[in-house]
Amino acid sequence: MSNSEPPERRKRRGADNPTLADVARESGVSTITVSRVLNSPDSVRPATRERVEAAIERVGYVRNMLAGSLASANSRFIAVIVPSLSNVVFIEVIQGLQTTFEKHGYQILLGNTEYDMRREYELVQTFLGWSSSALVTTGLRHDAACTAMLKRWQKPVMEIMELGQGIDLNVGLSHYAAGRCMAQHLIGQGYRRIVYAGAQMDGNYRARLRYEGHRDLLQEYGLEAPLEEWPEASALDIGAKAFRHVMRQRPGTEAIHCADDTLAVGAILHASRAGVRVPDDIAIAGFTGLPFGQHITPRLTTIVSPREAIGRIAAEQVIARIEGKPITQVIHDVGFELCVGEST
Amino acid sequence: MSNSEPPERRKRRGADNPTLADVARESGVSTITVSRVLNSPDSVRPATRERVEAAIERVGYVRNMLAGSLASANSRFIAVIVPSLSNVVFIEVIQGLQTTFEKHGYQILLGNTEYDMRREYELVQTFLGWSSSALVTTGLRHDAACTAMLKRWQKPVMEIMELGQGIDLNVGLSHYAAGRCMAQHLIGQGYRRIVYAGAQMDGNYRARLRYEGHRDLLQEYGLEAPLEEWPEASALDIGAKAFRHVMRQRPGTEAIHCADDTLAVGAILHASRAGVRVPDDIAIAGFTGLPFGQHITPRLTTIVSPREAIGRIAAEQVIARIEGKPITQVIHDVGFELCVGEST
DNA sequence: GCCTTGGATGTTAGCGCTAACATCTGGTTT
DNA sequence: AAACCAGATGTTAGCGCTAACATCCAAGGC
Repeated sequence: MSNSEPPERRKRRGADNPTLADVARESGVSTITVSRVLNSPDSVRPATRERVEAAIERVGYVRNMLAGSLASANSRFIAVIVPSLSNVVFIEVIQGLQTTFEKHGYQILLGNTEYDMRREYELVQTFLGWSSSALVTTGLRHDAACTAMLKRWQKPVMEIMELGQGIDLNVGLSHYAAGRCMAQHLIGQGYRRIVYAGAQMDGNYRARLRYEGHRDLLQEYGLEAPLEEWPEASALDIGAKAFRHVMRQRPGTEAIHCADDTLAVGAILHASRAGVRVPDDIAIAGFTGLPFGQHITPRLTTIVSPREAIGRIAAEQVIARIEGKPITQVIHDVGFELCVGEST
Repeated sequence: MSNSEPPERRKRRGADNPTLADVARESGVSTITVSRVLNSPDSVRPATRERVEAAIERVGYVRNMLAGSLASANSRFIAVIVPSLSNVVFIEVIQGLQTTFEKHGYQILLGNTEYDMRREYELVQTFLGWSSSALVTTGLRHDAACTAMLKRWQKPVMEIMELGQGIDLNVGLSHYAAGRCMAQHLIGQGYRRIVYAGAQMDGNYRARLRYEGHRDLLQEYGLEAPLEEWPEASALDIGAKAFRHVMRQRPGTEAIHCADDTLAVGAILHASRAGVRVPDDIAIAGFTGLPFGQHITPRLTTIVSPREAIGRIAAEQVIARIEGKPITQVIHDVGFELCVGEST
């Protein structure tokens, strides 16, 4: 025993899982070849590939995405920031995004701002820290520092829902035009005393844009455009509450233009319970075109926005940009459609 | 110029962002001290901490989460796997999870299986590859290889929605008991010819468990328990379709026990359109207790499951386990509540 | 005065992978 | 036959951070 032991090496291996090196040893190739089998199989001879794949199976290799992403400074993460998860609209947009991104092997990192721009900025910082491949966020308005940070960022930034020139890419619709369109419809139907009802409108400025479209059109007809707003998040309850409030505080109102379908459906359901006839006693309109608006009686008049399409198109654009394909247009107007039901 | 240039070093820095080393240089400390300011601020002297924080601000440092996670073999990611995003139930569970995890600085990685166990296994592999700190998945049934992999995994695994002994932790409710409970209620109301209607029931075996509870109870009363199922995902349309189908194909049916509230509401809304009185002509019951069931006329009789609570409790348990706190119970029964409306 | 102690900070060596460059192989070209 | 070439595979040096161990220093004990 004259030979001294080599000094004890400190160990740190995480879960002691098999690594690329284990697979390489097992299949008699170098680690980079295994890496290639995983990332660009076509660049490896089929015979080698099969050998490596067998070894992967044999040793039960699970690739460490963190290490790969760190080494390549690219994570196949897509940061997605929405203002709310209680609102079905964003769920549907997320579905459109998720389906498309997943097909291309990207994983969504979901963040919820609760309509708070400081929170959005924090999320952006975190998500950039994950070396996300791109970032999708809602709306064109952000904290100034946040906008600056994203402009400096070298990767695709997609702003959705609202329409206009933003940081980079954009897919959305004009909420101002949508509000105007519904106001035009209501006036066309002969209504003159129209109340706009919204929830959580300080944060949700897209609802406010719709209101502005509504208000401007009414003004062109020399009409007033009273606004009733509630601080809570939109919900059927709030719609019912808004309905009761308008009936009591603003007798003679002929129509309620609700900021979204949830409020509108809440109002209609409550009206039918209260024995108020829609639209004979009062008309009610919504925005967004959720399925259940078309299942209630009377069917809701609303403006249909293509929510899944927004997600899908946004994801396609982002992927095209990531893959270096030429982007023909930076701003995509997905439009909207007036859907006249029986409630107006 | 006699000294030869040092050989050109190859560069690879990702986005050339400031790193910990830059902050360290700027503030005159070592990198590990900066790391400590970020990860365990209390272990650094306040004066040093402030100096480092100022430097972070000055150089515009954004931490690289990938590098940190790789080095510590721990990512602060929580993998969350749900079978569907079209179903509001899972959205609400996700909200409960998200709120709680976010509070503790964890980021959710969301995966959607579309009720496909192979897909679930793929997602599990990917998510383990991200060195997730824990994994939350839906139900107690998985692909055998998937279960085996999770059992070998050293980190917390939480199975939610369904109740029972699983891989590790569990928060849920007994769907069998819920189905039985509603069947008991319907029988108590005097209904005897009861049809169970479900959507997508091959994949959604929790709906099937509810059916089994329903069927077993009916059998105890010597009654048949016909099942009508649709392959599509649950939606108001499908509820309407189920209603029409039962009215036409099974005249004399006294009650429809729907697998979920969406179907039930779809059925009720369609009934009222078709001039069929609920519950006088036919009773309709649901499951889960979504808000809109309580806004329609007649109000829906349903079983309320505490969806956000499932998410919240699951997250709390997982965090406790991660932080090494003792877990007093591995299985949590959140229970359910029969909510009798006017539809039965 | 010298030793002990514990909190603050520093040094070193990876974590597991991939970019960039290097080499090798077996044809094909002239 | 030498030169050339392209496709397959290998070597090396990090990516940016943190675990583990090492060191330093001021306060306290005897």
